[in-house]
Amino acid sequence: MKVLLAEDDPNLGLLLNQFLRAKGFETTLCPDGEIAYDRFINGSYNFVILDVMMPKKDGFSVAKDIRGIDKEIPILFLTAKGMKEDKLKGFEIGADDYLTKPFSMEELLARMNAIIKRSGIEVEDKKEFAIGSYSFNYDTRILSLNGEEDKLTTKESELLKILCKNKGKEVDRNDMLKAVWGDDNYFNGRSMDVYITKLRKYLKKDESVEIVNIHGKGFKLMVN
Amino acid sequence: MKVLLAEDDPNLGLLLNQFLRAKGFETTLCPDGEIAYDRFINGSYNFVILDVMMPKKDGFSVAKDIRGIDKEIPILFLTAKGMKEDKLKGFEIGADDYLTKPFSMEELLARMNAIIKRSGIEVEDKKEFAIGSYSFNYDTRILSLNGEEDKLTTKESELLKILCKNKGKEVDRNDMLKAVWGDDNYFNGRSMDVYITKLRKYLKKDESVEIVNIHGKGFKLMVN
DNA sequence: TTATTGGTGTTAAATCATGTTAAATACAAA
DNA sequence: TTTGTATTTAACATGATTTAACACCAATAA
Repeated sequence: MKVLLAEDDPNLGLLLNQFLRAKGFETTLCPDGEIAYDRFINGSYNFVILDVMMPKKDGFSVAKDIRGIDKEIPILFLTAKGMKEDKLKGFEIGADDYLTKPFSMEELLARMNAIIKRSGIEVEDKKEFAIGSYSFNYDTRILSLNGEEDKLTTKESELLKILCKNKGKEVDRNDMLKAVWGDDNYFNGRSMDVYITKLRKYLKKDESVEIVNIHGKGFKLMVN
Repeated sequence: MKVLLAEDDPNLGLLLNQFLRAKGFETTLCPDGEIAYDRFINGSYNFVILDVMMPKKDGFSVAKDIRGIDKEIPILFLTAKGMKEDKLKGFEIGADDYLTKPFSMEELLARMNAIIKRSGIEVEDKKEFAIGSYSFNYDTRILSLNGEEDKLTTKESELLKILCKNKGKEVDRNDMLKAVWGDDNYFNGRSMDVYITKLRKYLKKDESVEIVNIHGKGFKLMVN
C-alpha cells in the first residue's frame, strides 16, 4: 500500500512518515504541493494525504489536479483547527475525509482503514490493462491483440494509461494535458490530438473499442 | 440517488451537502423539519437523513409522517451525543440507522452504503432508452430505428437523455439549460432551440414520437 | 378584434474544436 | 557527426456548436 504524504511542517511530516512506515505503509513524503503532484504523476499510489496549507501549491489545488486524472484514489486532508470552509472546499473537490490538527496518530490510522475498507482498493497498482480484446502493459508499453504487438512510445502509453484508468469515464482535456505534458497550452493540446489519432489507429482492430470525444470537455475510452 | 437532508445547523448542513454531492448523490438540504416534509411530499427521494433536533418540527415527527406514506424509504437519524432515548425512539418509528454527532464523513458514507446495499434500492443510471420504436443508447450516442442508425453529437445526446429520463413529463427550460449548458442565459437558450429542431428531425421517422413545447415553460418528450 | 410583445421554429453562416496527414524539429543511439 | 525515432508544428479537412436572421405563433392588453 503506497501512500503519498504531503506536509510542509518537517516535524509533523517526519512523524507521520515514521508512523505510517511502522504500520506497514510505503510512504513518500513531500515538502510542498508541487513536488507532491509531480510524484503522483510519476509514481503509482493507493492513498493520498494532503496538508491543506503548503507552499507553492496548496492541498486543494493538488487534490483537484489528482482528481482530474484519478477519480478513485482516496484523498484525506489535514486541516488546521477551525477552518470550516476548508472542509467544505475539500469535499467539493472530492476528498474522502479530513482530519483536524492536532490529531492523534491512532485517529489517522482509523480513518485511513475506514476508507480503505470501504473503497476496496486494489493494493497492487495496475500495470496491465484490458481494453476489449486488447491487452496493454504500461511497463513494457506493449499493446497486444492475439499475438500482434505494438510497442508504444512514451507519450502514447502515458496517454493510454490515463484513458485506461478511467475506462468508461470521461477524462478532462486539460487534466490529461497537465498529467502527460505538464502544461495545458494550445500547442500541447494539438500535439495530444495527434496522439489521440495515433491511439485510435492502434485500437481499430477491435470494433468494440472506441476513444470518444466529448466536445469541449475531453475524451473517454469506451468498450461496448 | 436523491437524498433528502434535514439539518438546521448551517455549518454541518452545508458540509454534509457538499460531501454527499461530491460522492454523487443528488441532495436537497432543508433547514427545518417542516420544509423537509414539504419537500418530501413534493419531490421523489431515495434516502432521508434527519437531524433529530430541529426547529418547527423535529426529526422524529418528520420520520413518522414520512413513514405514513412510504414504508420502504431508508431513514437515517443524526442525534446529539448521549441521547440514548433518541436511538430507541428512532428505531421504534422505523429508522434504518442513526449516527451520533460528531461523526466522520466516512462513517456516514459507510452507513448509507450499508443501508442501500441491504435495501437493494436500484438507482443505476439508465443508458438505454426506448422512444416509441426508436432506441437510444446514451453511452454510444446512437439513436436507432430498425437498423438505421444516427450517431448523435455530445450536446444532442445529453439533451435527448434529459428528455428521455422525463418521458411524458415536462422538463423546465432553465433546468435543461443548466444541466446541459451549465448556464441558462439567452444565447444558450437559442442554441438549445436549434438542438431541439435537430432532435425533432432525427425523431420524425416515427409519427408517434413528438417533442412538445410548453410555452414559457419547457419541453416534453411524448410518445402517443 | 388588433396590435404588441416575447417566446419558439428554422435555416444558414460564422466560429471554434477536433481529426488527420505530412513536414519540421528535437532527441537519442551508434 | 549520422541515423533513426519521438515529438511537435503546420496545414488543411471535417465536424460541432453558437450566433444571426427571419418567420411564426402564443399570450396579453388596448
